[in-house]
Amino acid sequence: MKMPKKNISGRATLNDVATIAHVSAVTVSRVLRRPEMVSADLRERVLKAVRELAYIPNQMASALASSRTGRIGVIVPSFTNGVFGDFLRGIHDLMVPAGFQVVMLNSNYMPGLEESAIITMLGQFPEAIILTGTGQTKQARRALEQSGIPVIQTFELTNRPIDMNIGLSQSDAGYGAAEHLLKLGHRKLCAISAPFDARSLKRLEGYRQALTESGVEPRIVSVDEPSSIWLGSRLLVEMVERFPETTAIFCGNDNLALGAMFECQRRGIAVPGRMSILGFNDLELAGSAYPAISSIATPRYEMGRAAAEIILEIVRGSGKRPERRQIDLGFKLIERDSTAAWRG
Amino acid sequence: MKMPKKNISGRATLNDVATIAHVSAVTVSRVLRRPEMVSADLRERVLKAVRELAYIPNQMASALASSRTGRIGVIVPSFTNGVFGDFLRGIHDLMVPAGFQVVMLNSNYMPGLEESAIITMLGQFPEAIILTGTGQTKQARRALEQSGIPVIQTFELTNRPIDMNIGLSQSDAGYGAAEHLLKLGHRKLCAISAPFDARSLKRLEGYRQALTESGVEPRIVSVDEPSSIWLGSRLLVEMVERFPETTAIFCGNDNLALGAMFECQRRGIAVPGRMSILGFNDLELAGSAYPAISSIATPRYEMGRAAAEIILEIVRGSGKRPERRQIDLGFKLIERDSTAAWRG
DNA sequence: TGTGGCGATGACAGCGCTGTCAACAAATTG
DNA sequence: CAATTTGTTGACAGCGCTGTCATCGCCACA
Repeated sequence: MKMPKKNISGRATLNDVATIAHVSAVTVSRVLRRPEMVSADLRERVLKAVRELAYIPNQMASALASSRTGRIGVIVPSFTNGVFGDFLRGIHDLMVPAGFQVVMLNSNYMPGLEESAIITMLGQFPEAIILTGTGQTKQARRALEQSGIPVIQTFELTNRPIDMNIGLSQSDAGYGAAEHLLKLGHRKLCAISAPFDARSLKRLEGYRQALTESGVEPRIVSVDEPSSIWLGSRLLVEMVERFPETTAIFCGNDNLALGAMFECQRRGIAVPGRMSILGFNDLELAGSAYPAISSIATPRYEMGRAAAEIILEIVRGSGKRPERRQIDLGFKLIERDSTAAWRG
Repeated sequence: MKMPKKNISGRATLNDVATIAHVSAVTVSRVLRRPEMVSADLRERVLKAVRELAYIPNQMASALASSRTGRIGVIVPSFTNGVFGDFLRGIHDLMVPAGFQVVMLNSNYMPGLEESAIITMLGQFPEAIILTGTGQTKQARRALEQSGIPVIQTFELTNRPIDMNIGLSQSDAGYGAAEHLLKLGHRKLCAISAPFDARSLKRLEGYRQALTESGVEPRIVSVDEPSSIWLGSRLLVEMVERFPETTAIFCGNDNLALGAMFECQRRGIAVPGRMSILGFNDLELAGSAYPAISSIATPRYEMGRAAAEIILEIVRGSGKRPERRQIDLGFKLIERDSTAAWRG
């Protein structure tokens, strides 16, 4: 077996393959990217050489030369949170089969880190960027706008999108949550929340508005730290102390709801008999819990998918943005066993 | 304000900055990468131009020229599973401050997809690769070995690492789990498992061995599909039908354990009074549940961190691998309320 | 047999950046 | 004051690939 010359990094290059196959570099490139342009004869010879050298194309060189990277950037606030897992899956399900590479960065729920993540991302020349939320810094907005690539903000709706926007009205969802509990006859309500996540605040706004309209006092117990199951338990403890008469809780998310429910069980507070609990997001754990937790379902997978669809359309088409710059995917109240009518 | 010429993609290049600042391109490059080499005067002029143009360096061109990408590749089987969230955090915590970029790909628990993820990754010329598990395909192994970059397999131990290996003995952990339940006096044991994840099988092996050594029948109920809380409930139902005399369950992971526990509560089976439940991984939900679930804690964050440390050492040093190619980080049994002595 | 058309292949330049070395001025030394 | 060192800056080539155009043979048709 012939020993081809290797480049510095020790890996075979297009030229190495070309030498071995006795063709020009361009031909190798074509075999790999538009095989139909090359005769079957040469194609085979080239592919044999490719296998022989275990050649892997250098994406960076390719991107530099063609100014197409095949990359889509996604920035989420957390990898651990199941909410974003579904979202990412929606994106992957469309983009990966379409030959795109999804590059993810984590902002850790901090606008500052999000900004640097966006800059980093832009340096990789993605063909589009998908963002979580609408709270980007001025700097970040400017960089994004200048880049000219499609930008999709997701998870919430805004009047002033950077480019395109897919999501749901977080405050409407909060409003809907409160409404549900009011309809069940509850008058002593409390929300528990970890407004570390900006969207939590918007949900609280809706909640507050609904209660105020009904003449019910909108009580809230919250701590500004990352949400967790355990935090749900802690907040429930605090709530019981401060507002012992509460009969129904709206939780900022399902983790808090589960934690609150566990704490109720620990303290012998019957759910839903003595206390109704409503979650948010409708993660798997809400529906599987005992008692099953009512929740507001958010279209996470669908948001990811819709974003991917739009991007594919733009990238494949002439780069034209679609007519509708904003899509409201709504939410859905899922009634389960943890919320029940108040028989006071 | 002067209007600099822009390149095709519409973004400013190093040359545009150089033109505006009336210096050469090399100087701009130096200002950005080794500012101390440039006089304060020029440095300021250049930085002004950089800001003015909102210049973002093209990483691909930089990587191509310097053959250093500053990228670390990580391939995990799932983004949704909390297990890998902790792991990724461990990696990020070290690599990001060190100026590296962590690129993640998802294999969806499928060796075939993992292989293509590895190939894709290699095309991006990462400076090191971190893999989950040790079950890579032959092709993938070969490509990895040829690449010459540091490769770290994690989460389990293997006799034949591709390069380096950090993890714990999954079968020892399974053994330890069984041992714990035996010590508590249980003799009617059952494992429930979703061996979709290869490591689950190794845990079962250890479990089986421990029981066989003690002359206890190693019963197992399993379905080969992705694990979830709900699956835990389903498997518990199946177990109760097939092995109603069971008094203690070893669950392949904490999600299954939680689902099994919910199902017990649904059916009025007292935990731990009538049924002991032991989880695996010690995710947050295990400790926060009611009753709190005993579990085998795995050093996920530490594995990520250790992998990052080793890579940093190699990349910064001369590229030399450390003496010890394999690190066993062990596991720890966390006793909580869901497992109790059997008073039969 | 001559001419046009077509598909297949190659030569060449250049994407945006960095490594290397040369050039030069200022500072230091004997 | 000449010789040398030190510190800054620039010119140039090239990383590995692809877009573009030129070239070459071959066939069909007249």
